[in-house]
Amino acid sequence: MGRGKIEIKRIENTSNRQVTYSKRRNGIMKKDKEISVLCDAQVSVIIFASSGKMHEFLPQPLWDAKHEHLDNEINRIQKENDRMQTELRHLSGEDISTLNYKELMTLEEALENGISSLKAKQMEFVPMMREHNEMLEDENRGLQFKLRQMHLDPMDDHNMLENGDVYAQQGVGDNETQMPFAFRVQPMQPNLQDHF
Amino acid sequence: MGRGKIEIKRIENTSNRQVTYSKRRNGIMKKDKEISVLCDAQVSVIIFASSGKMHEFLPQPLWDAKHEHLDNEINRIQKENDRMQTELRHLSGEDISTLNYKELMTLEEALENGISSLKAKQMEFVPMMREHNEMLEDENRGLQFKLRQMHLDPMDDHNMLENGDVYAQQGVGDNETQMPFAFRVQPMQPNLQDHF
DNA sequence: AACTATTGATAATG
DNA sequence: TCATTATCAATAGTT
Repeated sequence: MGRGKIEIKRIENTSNRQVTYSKRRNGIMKKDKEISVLCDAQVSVIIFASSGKMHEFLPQPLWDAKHEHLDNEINRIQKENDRMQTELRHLSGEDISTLNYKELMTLEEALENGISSLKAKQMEFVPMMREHNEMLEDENRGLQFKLRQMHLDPMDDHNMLENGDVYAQQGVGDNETQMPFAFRVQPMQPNLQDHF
Repeated sequence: MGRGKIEIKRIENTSNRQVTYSKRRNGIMKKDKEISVLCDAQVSVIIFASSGKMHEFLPQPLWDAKHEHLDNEINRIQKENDRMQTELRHLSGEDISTLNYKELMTLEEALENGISSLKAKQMEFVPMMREHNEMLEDENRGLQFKLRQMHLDPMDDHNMLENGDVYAQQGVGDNETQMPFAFRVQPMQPNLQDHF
């Protein structure tokens, strides 16, 4: 029944299959309603698409409490979902063209509150950062000390003679970078990044 | 689709109703089979005839699948729901104690983005505000002019003698206030508050 | 049930 | 995706 006859076998073209599914599903639903009216019958249909999506035609009398409850639940949650999605988009500055000035003011207030709460929270990290800084400074001092030792070490005389000038120059204001790999200290707080 | 069009309402003639029921039931069954083959779908039907007899029955596995589907749907939406609720609370500065520094940075970025988008949007209202301001200034000038007229009114001579100096001083450097009352502007956007 | 004139559904197309 | 339409399928009324 269409521009051409089709064989009843799986439609391989995905797009065609989906279109046909949608059309025929509507057709089935319509016929279900019709027979239920014409012949005073109760019809209940459930169709699962291959996508996993479900469609159904169920007359009221066949609805049991569970179905109704579940459907209501889904509707309720979905509405809340949509509302929050909108709110989130607004908070990230999307779709705010539809808002009037008053709503924009409310939005601004919310964002400012969020920012200030955030700043307050960030303040809690200041002591930790200071501690971290102090640790780094300690490490620097240790590294500088080892560097001095190296320059005084007879075993490294040759090396020192070759590169001594360079080290001397760079050392000014930047002496912590002149550390042989073997002497590098291990991080004192390996898990720092977890909190930081 | 037949020799004549029929209205979709209960067929009162019992014999006709039963015949039609039988024919259409077969038609529905055929279409159910076709869509399941063509579109790789699962279809389940229950039809109760008006006699109360159940001619088709819905396989239990599909009922279970339906329930499972609904449950999965609810879980999916609920999870999304919870995620957004958390995000919204974080954006409003609540419950951010559990966040680590990196997450706080991300949050801050989101809020800042929101703010800047918002500010850009608010800029669109600037022309309207300016217009509103100009309207108010015009109105003020009109009012001040009327006030002057009152002081020149013979009926108000006594009053004027008492307060004249004060008004004379205000006039200096404010000569734009000499607007006849008749020129006073009416509010140009009576519904301004709707957008404002 | 079978038949068939019609209406209805829909496959292909735009 | 949405509307149109040529074509095929379902079926209402008849035999």
